[in-house]
Amino acid sequence: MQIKKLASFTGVSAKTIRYYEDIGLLPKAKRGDNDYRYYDEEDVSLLKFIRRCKELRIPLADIKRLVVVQRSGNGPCKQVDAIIFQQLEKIRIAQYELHQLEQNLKTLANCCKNERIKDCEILKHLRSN
Amino acid sequence: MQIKKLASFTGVSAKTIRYYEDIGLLPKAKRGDNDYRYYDEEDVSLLKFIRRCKELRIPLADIKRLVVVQRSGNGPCKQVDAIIFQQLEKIRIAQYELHQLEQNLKTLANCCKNERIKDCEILKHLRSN
DNA sequence: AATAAAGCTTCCAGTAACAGGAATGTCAAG
DNA sequence: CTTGACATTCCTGTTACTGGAAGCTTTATT
Repeated sequence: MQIKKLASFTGVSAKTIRYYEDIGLLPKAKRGDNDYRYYDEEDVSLLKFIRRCKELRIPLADIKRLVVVQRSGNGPCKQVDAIIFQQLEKIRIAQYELHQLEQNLKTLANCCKNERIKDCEILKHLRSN
Repeated sequence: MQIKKLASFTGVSAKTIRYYEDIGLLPKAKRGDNDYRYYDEEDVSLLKFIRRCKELRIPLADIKRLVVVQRSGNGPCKQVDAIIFQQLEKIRIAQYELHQLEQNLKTLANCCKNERIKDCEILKHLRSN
């Protein structure tokens, strides 16, 4: 199949597919006589795998490691484990940060009493200290 | 004062200060005979204001709008309000997303039973469907 | 006074993960 | 035979910077 079909099967744009090849996340695609890229079922599952990792916000660099590890068949899966746990940690840290942020923004949002700019309580708060 | 002092007073690096000037978030700095940038107290408070907005993760483009609005003294503060509320909305959306993500990652993390790569339950999950 | 160190300047490249668009080539259909 | 829908490569832009090179000033030390 051509690139656009792979794109529609996997939900990853043709542009992005080429990009993934460029950075070595996908292997070099086979080319036809016209220099077009051609793909098969295996490419479909690899790209789906990548897409699922992406949905978990795993950085491309880590996805790359997952792809490599997966090809190398027989070691222990410590690395896979570690990547997932690190990702979970990142998410939790981000959650904590966002929670703090939300509190601060709520306080700010509540202090607006529809004044003029020069008396705006929000701006005062942001300038204070 | 010179740029490094402004940096240390505000917690914003000299590099970043120059960058802010480049993109027009800070006004063009006054220059001495040696072409060095010189700053005063007003610059300190402006930059502190910016830093505080940044801590709220307000994008620079929006901070720029806040800075401009602030100079223009007497209108209603609707715009300020809107930016804060939009920011709050963004944060809440991000929180929701992260919550979903956390659930998915937890499920994945729990299914690892320390197997070899080829039997790794995590990878199986990621490949499934 | 000479030199070294610190601080300043501009400019270029790289980061993450693409998206948009130009210029060009190929293929099937009407 | 030309139109349209694909494909290709290459360049730029996005966000908010950071790092580093090459080259001035200024300050401190010897």
